[in-house]
Amino acid sequence: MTNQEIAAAFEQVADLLEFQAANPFRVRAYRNGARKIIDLGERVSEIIADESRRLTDLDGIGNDLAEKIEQLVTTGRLTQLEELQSQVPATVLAMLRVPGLGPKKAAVLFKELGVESLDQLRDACEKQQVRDLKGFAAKTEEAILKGLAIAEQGDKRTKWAEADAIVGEVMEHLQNEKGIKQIEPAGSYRRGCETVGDLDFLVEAADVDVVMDHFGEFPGISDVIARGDTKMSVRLASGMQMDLRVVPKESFGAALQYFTGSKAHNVELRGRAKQRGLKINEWGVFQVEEDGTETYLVGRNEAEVYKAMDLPCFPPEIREDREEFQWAEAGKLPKLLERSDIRGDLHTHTTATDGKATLVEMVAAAKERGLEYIAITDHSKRVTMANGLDAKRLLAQWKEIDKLQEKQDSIKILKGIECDILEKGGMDLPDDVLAQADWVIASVHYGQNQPIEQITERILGALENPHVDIIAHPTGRLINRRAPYAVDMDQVFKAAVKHKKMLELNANPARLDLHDQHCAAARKLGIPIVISTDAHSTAGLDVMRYGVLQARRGGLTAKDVANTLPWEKFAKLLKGRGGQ
DNA sequence: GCCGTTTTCGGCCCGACTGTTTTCAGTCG
Repeated sequence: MTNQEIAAAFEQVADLLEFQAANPFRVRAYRNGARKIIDLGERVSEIIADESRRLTDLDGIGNDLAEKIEQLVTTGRLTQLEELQSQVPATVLAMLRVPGLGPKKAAVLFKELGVESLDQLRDACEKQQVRDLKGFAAKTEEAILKGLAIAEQGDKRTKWAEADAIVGEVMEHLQNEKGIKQIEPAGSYRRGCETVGDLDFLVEAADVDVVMDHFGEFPGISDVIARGDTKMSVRLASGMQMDLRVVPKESFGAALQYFTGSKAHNVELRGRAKQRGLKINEWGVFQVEEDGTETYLVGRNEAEVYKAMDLPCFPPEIREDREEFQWAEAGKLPKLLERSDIRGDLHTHTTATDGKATLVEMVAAAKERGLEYIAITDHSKRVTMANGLDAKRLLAQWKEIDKLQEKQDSIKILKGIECDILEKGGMDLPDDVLAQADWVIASVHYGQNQPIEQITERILGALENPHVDIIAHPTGRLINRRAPYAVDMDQVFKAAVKHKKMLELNANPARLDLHDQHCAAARKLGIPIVISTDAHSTAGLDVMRYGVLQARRGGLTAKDVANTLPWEKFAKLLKGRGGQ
């Protein structure tokens, strides 16, 4: 049983309890537990197996949850979940995806009308049975009918890079309104999450109505969901929701902090404030007197909000209530990686296989971007669709690289290969060829549906190969398109440590593989991460920024990322690891 | 369900907006 599976079970319990109108804090305890397990960085089964450790030592895991985790690990089942499922059909939870329908209203629909699915919900609305229920009326019924389409789309989250494009357009639009003094995008977009659910914009302006009118004129808006004194929500034709919040100057920082989140980070921060006799909300930080009177202290910018709590102004990417508060207390907040720290790109393709640009063009483009080194790593022959290289063509390419290198003095070109890990195990090119490479990437492209033992074994085999330097896109996932293949990452991490190998953070916005928590786990184990673009064109070299953002979310510093090293030091690192 | 230099019981972040109410519940972030 993996951590993900345990967390999923707890999330389901939380959903079902919520539906039954259980104590909201109890529901939160399950969601908290799920999150803590996901963030753990090691398998809970290892903690259980270790006599000297206890699950209850984990923050947010008490006796009850610990017992349930043990039941899941030992039996693969959770009695409590099975009981809940027998009381509430799983399909009713789909109703919670309808905007405006929460657990209370959904429960009424289930109990009073026997609605168990979205289809039955539509039916009940069309027959106008919903409007007669207590707490419902015609408007709610209409809103449900409208919201059904959104619910049927499922949980649609937009890749960060796509959200970034929309944010750019909205910012440009808003900047045309002269009454706006400050604008900041907030929410999960600002935290650099790999996918974004909706977009949040924070604005400082004197005249709220003017700003909201202008916001409403943004092309592509299909619906205004809500509009109040300070807050406006709209939906784009694509289905994506955008929220606008207008605040005065003295609240801008507090509102930015609040709107950036994450929710868990804010809950922790506000809980701490309360203990100190302070209150933090989107309007500012307030001193609360015994008689209940409140005095505004600060709120103009985020730094003074955090300073009021004796905390550093956390970079948005790590505001997840993972380790940031402990880091701050220990004075060990990491100085996160910056885009400008990156000196080399170690995964690129050319027209020799499926790239769009030639070797010469790729090297020129790398120089234009100020890179000190670039590895040319075309596919190996197994990747027939990409016209992968056999030994002969690869050696010919390396000769070409030698010739090109002679004409270069500002960039080092590494003779590399992205060598497939074959379905049956083993590398796609013979060792005597790999031995001649400057840089060998090992990748899984085929046999992604194999069972976890088999894929893990293949990757472990590659890590044992003395010529392999790194595993590319280690989980194979494509965001919103393909789940990661089944691989035991704990074993991969351990083998990487043992054989002194590196792991790739593939910066392609559709991959971002490793994900942030894997990066954090690798960091703790001291495994060097290499952020690579996997560029298949010259423009492909520009995706590095997405990889850097992901690395920051994992708490990585320049020291944790090998391609921040200048070329001489990187070369030494390679030699020190027994590579060529 | 978790947690504890105020507590082993009684707290648990906080506010905006809508639609249904006739003072507030539900939803959302």
